[in-house]
Amino acid sequence: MKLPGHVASRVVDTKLVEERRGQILRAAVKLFSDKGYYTTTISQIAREAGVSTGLIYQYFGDKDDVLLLSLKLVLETYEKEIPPRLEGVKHPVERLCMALWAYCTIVDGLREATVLAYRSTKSLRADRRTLVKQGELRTNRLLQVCLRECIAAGHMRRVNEYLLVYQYVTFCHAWALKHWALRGRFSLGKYVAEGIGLLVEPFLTAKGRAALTAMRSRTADFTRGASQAKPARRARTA
Amino acid sequence: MKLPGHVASRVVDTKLVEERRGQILRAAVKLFSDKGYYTTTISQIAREAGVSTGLIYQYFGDKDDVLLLSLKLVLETYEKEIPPRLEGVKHPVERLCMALWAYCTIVDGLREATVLAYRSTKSLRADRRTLVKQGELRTNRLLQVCLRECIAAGHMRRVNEYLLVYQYVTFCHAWALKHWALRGRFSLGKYVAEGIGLLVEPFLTAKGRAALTAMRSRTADFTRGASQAKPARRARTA
Amino acid sequence: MKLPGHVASRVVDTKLVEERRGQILRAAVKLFSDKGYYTTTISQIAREAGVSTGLIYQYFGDKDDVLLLSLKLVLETYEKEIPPRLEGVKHPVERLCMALWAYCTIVDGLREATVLAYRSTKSLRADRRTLVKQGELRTNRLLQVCLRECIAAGHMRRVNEYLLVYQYVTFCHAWALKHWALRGRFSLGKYVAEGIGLLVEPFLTAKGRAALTAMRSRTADFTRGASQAKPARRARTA
Amino acid sequence: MKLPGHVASRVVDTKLVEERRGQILRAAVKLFSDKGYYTTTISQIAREAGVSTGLIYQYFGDKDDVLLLSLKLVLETYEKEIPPRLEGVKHPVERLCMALWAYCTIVDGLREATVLAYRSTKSLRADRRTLVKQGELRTNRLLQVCLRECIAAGHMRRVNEYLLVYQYVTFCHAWALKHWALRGRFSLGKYVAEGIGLLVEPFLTAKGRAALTAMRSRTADFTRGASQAKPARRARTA
DNA sequence: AATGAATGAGTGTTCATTCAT
DNA sequence: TATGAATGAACACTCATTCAT
Repeated sequence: MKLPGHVASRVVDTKLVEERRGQILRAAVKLFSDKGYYTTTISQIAREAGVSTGLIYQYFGDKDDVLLLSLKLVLETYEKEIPPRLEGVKHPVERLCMALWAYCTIVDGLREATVLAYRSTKSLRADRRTLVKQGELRTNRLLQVCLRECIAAGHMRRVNEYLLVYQYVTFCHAWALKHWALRGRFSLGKYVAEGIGLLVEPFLTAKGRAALTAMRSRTADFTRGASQAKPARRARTA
Repeated sequence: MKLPGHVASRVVDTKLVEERRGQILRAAVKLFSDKGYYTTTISQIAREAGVSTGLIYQYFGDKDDVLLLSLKLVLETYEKEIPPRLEGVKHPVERLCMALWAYCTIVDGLREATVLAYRSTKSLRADRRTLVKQGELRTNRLLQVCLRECIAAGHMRRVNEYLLVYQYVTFCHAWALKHWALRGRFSLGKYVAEGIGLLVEPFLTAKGRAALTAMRSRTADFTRGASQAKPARRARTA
Repeated sequence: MKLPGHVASRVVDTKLVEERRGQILRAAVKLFSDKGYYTTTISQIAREAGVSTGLIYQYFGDKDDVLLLSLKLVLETYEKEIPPRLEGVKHPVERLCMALWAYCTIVDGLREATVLAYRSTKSLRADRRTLVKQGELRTNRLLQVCLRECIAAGHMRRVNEYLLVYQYVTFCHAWALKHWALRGRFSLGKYVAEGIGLLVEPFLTAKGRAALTAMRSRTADFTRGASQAKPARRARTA
Repeated sequence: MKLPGHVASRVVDTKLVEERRGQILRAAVKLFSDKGYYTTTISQIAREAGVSTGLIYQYFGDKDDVLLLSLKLVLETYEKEIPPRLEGVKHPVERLCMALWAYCTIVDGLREATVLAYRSTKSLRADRRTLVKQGELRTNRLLQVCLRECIAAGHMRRVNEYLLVYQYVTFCHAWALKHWALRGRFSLGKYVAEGIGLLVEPFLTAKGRAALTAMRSRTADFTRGASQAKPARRARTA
């Protein structure tokens, strides 16, 4: 039974498959991000990746496969890069804020690729869109856990968790999607700081608010909205 | 001087141009929404509109023109349908809530078309993207005015107006963009009611909160989140 | 029976047919000459002639008809404009030289149209090409008669009449066909004068030579090749 | 720097490019000659050449490129085939006559293609027409050299060299352009013989005339105009 | 008689995909 | 395994021609 997410390769050597696919997908993500799925040709991807067109068909069934794995690559980047950024952060409120900051940072590095996910998911064959959506849900869950812990620990009052998480998600994505409008008004740090002011702070209990204040007086720029420093562009997609 | 937004027609009769373009654009919006810009062919649009392929080129310079005017049509729907829905509503808080409700309602009727705007704006020639963005900004301003009046009248505390407006916008758009995830959890009314709880209520002053409470006890379902009724699908695009 | 050269008109009023066809053909000759038959569209001709596209089909069966009559118009110009230029010229040698001069003058005024005849005769339906060729032959005959009279009167020795006439014809046409190469070297007068030196003079008898000398000492610039004066461009095609 | 005459190929293997282009151009010359540039479709060329339409675009940028190289191919045939025919011919008068004969022979083999050059040069983009004209000039120069040697060696009196060369050229081309009129009257040999009588003999000095007489009594049919034999049709275009 | 909107067959061109080497 | 030449279906766009008004 062929699973919708499975992409067959004519090549058997697993190590090689891994490597070649990575090489091709990095090229694909770059080009798809710049010019979109339909205006990027297989031979452009081949040229960018430094391989022949034929080779791409040894590692992917068709162009749709390349898109699917490209989108997966992007989503996995989200999923994999947030947790390490939370390591060592203990306080639930701090963890939530850090998660937002991490997510936005990653989006900032993958701005074009994030836009790509919005543009091109629908270009996938229907059964595969689900896979991409599931990837998004997994990332959402990272935020949801942070939020839930805040509530559980009494730092935040009861809210519509699910919807607030979606506000967080769209807030982070908006940095890419509406970058043309936001760039002029906010640095990334300022954007996140103000976002926390609107989407976290109002729901904190006295206890939670104290934690936020402490955090602000202590550390990261993004919580105070003072930062003008831009984090390094272009987190690698793999 | 050829403006980037100008689309020339070979036909001069203004009345006819209006009519034919409408006919063709309705077909185009439908197909672009369903299948995307690149997978929709001119001859499909022609068939859907009940005209010949040649005729499309009497009213549009090329396929890009059809997309531009399709997107403009969608954006103008937003811009034109919100204000009438606010008529007669006096209280600033009520106006803000009504604006959100109206915007979401319209998005709901144009769900696919809203997704289209996200997917396909980048498919436009660069100079024309700006036009679409300007259209979006004009709609944003409708919300901004409502928000500002709440603050000015002391119903809401001072907030980062610009960013909060963007939260409102992404909240409304999310109903279309994330419909696959939200549909199972919320009716549209419930969605808006909960959204007001997260994005309006926390910023209200005591005075403002009183107004919201009054409104809730009095009128529209959406403020209480009780509604399961779905509004009629497919608001006409023109 | 439909003759190959017959072009039907939906309009009966003979006077009007004459006028409208003239109007349209003048536009057609101009555009065909400039841009060639295939790259000129019916609607361009209509615009140039100041009529609607539909009207053209009231006076011509199809585009091929327009070309046929355009070419006929050009050929008839040759045929009709040479004889008046010979009026009053008595001496056979003088008549021959004058015919060459006249022909070249006309070609000069219809340079583009002459090229058109070479380019586009083959674009006509096969049976109609003959008509154009016959038109050319009739013009040739004008030269042939002049040449024959020179010989008959003992001004020229016996030559291959038919071939020499063709040299005359290609000489005149070359002024249009090779204008890009000749223009830099010769004025039209000089061109004709030198041409007479190569294609007439060598075949003259002593008697004929005397006539030529007399003519040169007496009159037209073109016989001496001194003229730099260009005759007025663009003899009207009708 | 992109030269106007340069035609890019997507394929790199020089040998293959040579071969495929030849294959395609032979088909193109044939079809263009028969039916003209605009009425020949790329897919007809592909079919005639036994390849797919797509392949043509691997070796030519667009249809205009195919025409350019077709015309170049024809002109190069002139340029390359005349010199070998003069090899071993010593006497200037004999060389001149042989050059005319050779040129006419080649034209006879490429009759349709010669007409093509007249019809279609103007269909090229303006900057490329020049290339074709330069090719023609190079061929003219071959004749010019022969003529000049006759004069230099005292076999011919001083004449307007440039113009006489053009008479030679149009004489040769006329065999193709006016074949419909000449065919009935002349064999190719007779045509050339008579042409020599009109365009060479009159300008010869006594010395030159002697050489011509000697040549006539000795060798090739074309000098005496007796030949009815037609040379083999269709000299290969490459 | 005159208009010009409407038609749709036909063209040049692109590009995902295959396959011989 | 890797190449890149070859394929051909598909598409945007044009324009001669028709016809209702």
